[in-house]
Amino acid sequence: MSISVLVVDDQALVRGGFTMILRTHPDIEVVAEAGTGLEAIEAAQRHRPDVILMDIRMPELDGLEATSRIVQEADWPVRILILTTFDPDEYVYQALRAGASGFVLKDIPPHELATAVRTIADGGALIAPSITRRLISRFAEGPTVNTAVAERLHRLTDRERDIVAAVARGDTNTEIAQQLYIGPATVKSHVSSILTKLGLRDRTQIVVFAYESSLVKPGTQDIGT
Amino acid sequence: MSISVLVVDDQALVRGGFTMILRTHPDIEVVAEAGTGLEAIEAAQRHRPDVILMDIRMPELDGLEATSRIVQEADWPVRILILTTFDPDEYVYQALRAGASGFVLKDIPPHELATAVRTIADGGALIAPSITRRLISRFAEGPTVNTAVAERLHRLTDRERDIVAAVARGDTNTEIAQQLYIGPATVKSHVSSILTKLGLRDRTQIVVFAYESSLVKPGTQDIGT
DNA sequence: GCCGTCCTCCCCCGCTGGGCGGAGGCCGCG
DNA sequence: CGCGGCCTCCGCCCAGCGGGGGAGGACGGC
Repeated sequence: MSISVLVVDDQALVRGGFTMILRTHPDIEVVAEAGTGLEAIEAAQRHRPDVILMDIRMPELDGLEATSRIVQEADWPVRILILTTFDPDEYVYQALRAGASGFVLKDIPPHELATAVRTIADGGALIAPSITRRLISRFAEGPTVNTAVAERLHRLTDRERDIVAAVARGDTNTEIAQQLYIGPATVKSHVSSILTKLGLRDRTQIVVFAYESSLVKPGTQDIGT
Repeated sequence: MSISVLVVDDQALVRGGFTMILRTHPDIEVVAEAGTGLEAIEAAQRHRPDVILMDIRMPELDGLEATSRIVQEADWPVRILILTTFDPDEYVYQALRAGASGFVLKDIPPHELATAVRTIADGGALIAPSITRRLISRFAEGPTVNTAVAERLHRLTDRERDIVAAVARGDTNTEIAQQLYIGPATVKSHVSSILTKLGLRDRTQIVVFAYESSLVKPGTQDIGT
């Protein structure tokens, strides 16, 4: 069972080049080509390819939007590999959010293109090394960007950080008191010292601070069950 | 100029195996081995390797902590490749935050180990495909998971969303009133209807809701200048 | 021993915040 | 035109929050 591929690129020459390269691999079959985002959507619906090679910069409808629509409407397991000349990192996140499975630069050696297609078809994910580095640094450094803010967290005691976390869940002082098995008055005094140390005004600013300093991360909360 | 490598694993047999595999590649030189995190730190300082293959599960000091310390104290361009049997995704984020440049599973074919070492040494980043997928889904799905929460945002009117955004900045009702050129009483009634519609209790929960529903994203706020 | 820090708890008090009810003006829909 | 939704505002009431200030006990460093 060969891998069916749809090649999407507005430049016919580039498109043909990719097709030629892939044709040298017997396990890969290019079933269609498209020159715009709209054509891509149409061709995807008709041929239901396993993998779509998608350029970003295209007239009518760009590759990101086309990717998004195809993924949303597809009723078969399609996987999309973004191919681009540049690597402005904003594209990467948009592409991944749109539902792409991979993101590689056009400067990869020809034989790696086939490897990439196979990896994607197997359900894997693939990102060009230079881009992976940025993904990593977003993970490694990204959440720590607010060093100026996060740094002030260290001025707090352990207990105070507990309080901050609880406040950042939207709990009242009495609720926090019950959770921590201490008196409400104690929670109040902790909150007071937190406000003083962090230079904040009220508990809502503590919540903002908790999120901005990455003490609390979105997606880890239940709110308004 | 060959690539100097430090191999760290608590199991001598595994460690030896890695070393044997790498020795078959003339451009790679294993300069030292270590069986614990502490030994790894010491060996790293002494041999200053280009690349460190680091196991996670180790006695005394695990690979994550060792990675963190080595990266922080290193005064040469060391790059660390985490090797592990399992892939509990928490490890990935911890490892990347600790400063690792790559993360691969031990089940990769031998020749890919050498490739991985070269990629890392060249300044690239490498993550096992199965793990890359998780990285991607964190990016792709992470911010969109809370559809159930974000959906309730649509029950609010435009003006109410303005109020939510302002509350999520930590502003008081009177401040919001001034910003929007309306009376404080109006802000109060908006806040009330927001609380009712969203099933929340007070403004701190509105802040939490704003972040969890991605109405407000971390890193876009100034807090406690 | 003394001192500092942290955690715990107390009282008093001013004020914001939020519930409740009501009201008027505007606009779009049937 | 009447109805309903939205935005605007008002008054009353009071629980909860936060400021100020104080105090005791545990712990560890000097």
